[in-house]
Amino acid sequence: MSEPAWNPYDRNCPSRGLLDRISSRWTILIVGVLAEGPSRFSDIARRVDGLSEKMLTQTLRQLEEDGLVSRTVTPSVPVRVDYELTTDGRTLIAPLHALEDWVVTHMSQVDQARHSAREARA
Amino acid sequence: MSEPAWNPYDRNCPSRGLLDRISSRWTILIVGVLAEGPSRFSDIARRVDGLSEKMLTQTLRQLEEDGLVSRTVTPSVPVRVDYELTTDGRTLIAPLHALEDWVVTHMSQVDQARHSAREARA
DNA sequence: CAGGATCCCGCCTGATACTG
DNA sequence: CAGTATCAGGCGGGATCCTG
Repeated sequence: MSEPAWNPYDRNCPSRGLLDRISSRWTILIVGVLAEGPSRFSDIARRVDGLSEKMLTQTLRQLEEDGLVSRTVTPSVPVRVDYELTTDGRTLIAPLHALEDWVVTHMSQVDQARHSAREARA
Repeated sequence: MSEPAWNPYDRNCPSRGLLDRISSRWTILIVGVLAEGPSRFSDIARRVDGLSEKMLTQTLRQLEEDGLVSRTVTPSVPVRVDYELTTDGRTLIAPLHALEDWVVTHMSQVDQARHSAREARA
């Protein structure tokens, strides 16, 4: 019994959908926050600029469903909910951080390339 | 003169947009194809299942504008166009392949987690 | 072969309002 | 505090048809 040959280049392979999920804008940034430790709902919302409550909830639910994030409710008043990367979820930190890192180290280069492209078109 | 502090967690930072671009479904898969060498338009379309001509064109234009892909036209009949990763573009191979790799190595785990989640809801 | 032009629909987004 | 519900709006993206 070998593993199925997961192949995101095939549009019907489930791995295509998983690739979409983990490479989504909000997943990358939320995992980036959780990489530094467990966080509360509103903490994440505060640190990821422009993230609506709706998308935060939705993204967290997906990550939870996929076993990448755990959700802990502390029954106090008001309720406290903590989110934390699972063991599996932590394996996402490196590849996703690499993406963030690439962006910040290449932004200036890309910016220049864009200006050059505009000049060439003029 | 230090570099601007690019920060994708800020919704107004240009790096947010760049992160969106390079982490898009089609960018990841197209760069995955180009990582193996220069390819023609229709070769890429053939290898990335479900990729429409429209999105292929659009994604290639973005990559070109950002200086990550070069476009070479050979004026024959019919025309031949080759796309190739630039030196900058090649720095994308590692991080994006890491994403692909994560997906294929964790798909089975995630699949199980999804089944467990469904059971828990039942 | 390598696209450009159009149409159109679904999802993300962004407010707002409400609850335990 | 941590959500859920709903609704209007925009645009990303797919399908289709056409062209140098």
